[in-house]
Amino acid sequence: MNDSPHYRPLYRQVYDFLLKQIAEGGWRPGEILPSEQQLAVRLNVSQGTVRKALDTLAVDKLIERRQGKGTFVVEQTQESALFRFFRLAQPGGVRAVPTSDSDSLRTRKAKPNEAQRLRLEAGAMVIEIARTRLIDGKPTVFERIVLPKALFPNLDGRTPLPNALYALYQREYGINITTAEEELHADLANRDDARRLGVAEGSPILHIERVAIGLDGTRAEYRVSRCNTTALVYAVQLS
Amino acid sequence: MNDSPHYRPLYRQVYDFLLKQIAEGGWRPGEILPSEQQLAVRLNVSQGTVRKALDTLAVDKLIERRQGKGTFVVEQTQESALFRFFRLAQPGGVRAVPTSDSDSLRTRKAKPNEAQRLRLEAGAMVIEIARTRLIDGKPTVFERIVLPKALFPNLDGRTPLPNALYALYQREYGINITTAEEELHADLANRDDARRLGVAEGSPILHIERVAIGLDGTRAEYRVSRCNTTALVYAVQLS
DNA sequence: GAGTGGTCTAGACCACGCA
DNA sequence: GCGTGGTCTAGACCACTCT
Repeated sequence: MNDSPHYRPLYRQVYDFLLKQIAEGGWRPGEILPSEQQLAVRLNVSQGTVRKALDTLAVDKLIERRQGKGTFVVEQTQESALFRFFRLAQPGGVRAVPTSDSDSLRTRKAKPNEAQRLRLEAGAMVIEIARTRLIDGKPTVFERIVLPKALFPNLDGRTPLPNALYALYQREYGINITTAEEELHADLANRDDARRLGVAEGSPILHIERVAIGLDGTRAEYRVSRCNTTALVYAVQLS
Repeated sequence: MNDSPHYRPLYRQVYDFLLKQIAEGGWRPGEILPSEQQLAVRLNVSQGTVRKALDTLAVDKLIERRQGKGTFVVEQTQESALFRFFRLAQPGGVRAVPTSDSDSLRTRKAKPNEAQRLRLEAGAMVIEIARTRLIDGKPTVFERIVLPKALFPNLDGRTPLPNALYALYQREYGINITTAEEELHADLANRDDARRLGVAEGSPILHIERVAIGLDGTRAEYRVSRCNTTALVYAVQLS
């Protein structure tokens, strides 16, 4: 029952098994999982143990449970992904909704800091996406998105890219972004910012760096955003 | 068993009961709770039901469970509170540790925006604390903290204030800060910032507004911080 | 009514901390 | 060795959804 050096509860093993299935696409996003009873029989454990594993997966937002219907693999939709990871809002609370504009895409070698952030070897190939995002029709965020080429083959053939990239990562590449680490600081607008965002040079700019991490721990994306926060705020809930 | 219009599970009722006890100081921070068995007998439910309630309280970080020892009311310590709510760090990850300097404290009427944030009536009395916080010996953050006078009687007699205010709120006033909503934007240093933080006027400043919320939903604190993020970043994990 | 997840119980045994 | 929380099981019943 416990052949590893450290103790490993049964429900944890069930959790890992289900996680692996989802990660490898055994059940696709949006699909329904077998019922608790069926899983219990198949894995030869009690229903309560399956339940504990499923509850944990639900807390981690990988599955969704609906009473009377079943358990479903969470689908990264435009709305859900934006709500989770796009933090700009009107002061006071209402979330802002961006649209994308003017993507450009090229392939090149990773710069040292990018390689370090993405845990790549020096000089590995990356894809860089540059785009301006509009809020209420005004250019508000300019961002450079850097992806390991190895993880995203043929991405260049998919332009124009959708507004919600994480749904694309999940659907086309099986990469499920579950967490992101962001680092923010204040900066002054340089000439580039001024041109792209229509502000004066020297205006305040919120600089955001993000590393997005997949459910298996893969560092799949490094993103630098330059935001005009004259009319918006970055909203976050600490708990 | 269910006398309310909406269905309310047993473990939820147990949760609410325990929460009320903790909120009202029935068990003080750091104290041990009765064992699961004892609670089950006292409340006339099964041990499993008590367990589910306790597990939920642990997720909410109100109690801490230690195998072999018991269940304890979480104590807001200097370290834990800073780690949870103070987000400034070195780029790359190491958390910064601030010290406080030069507190000043006065009582006055709430300004309209403060009253709105704290859900107070117009013109209610508030306490304002102003202080500069040092990181590595350098003034880095200047903050104004606004508290409803009604919630914090006799606070003026407690100067100098400790660096970790939330431990004070909990210990002396029974106010348990569990969540905080923050809104950030980039700004330029004004003359005040320049003087207090030792930067040039017009330097970039990270402006942070926080509303801290107690476990019963009370809005207990409104805080505005002006940060010099030349050498630091605001680090946050999205999930 | 049949099938799903959600709640509740009772009891056995395991891992941990301490005296 | 005892008491604590942690795991696991088996079974009953409840609430919700769909047909």
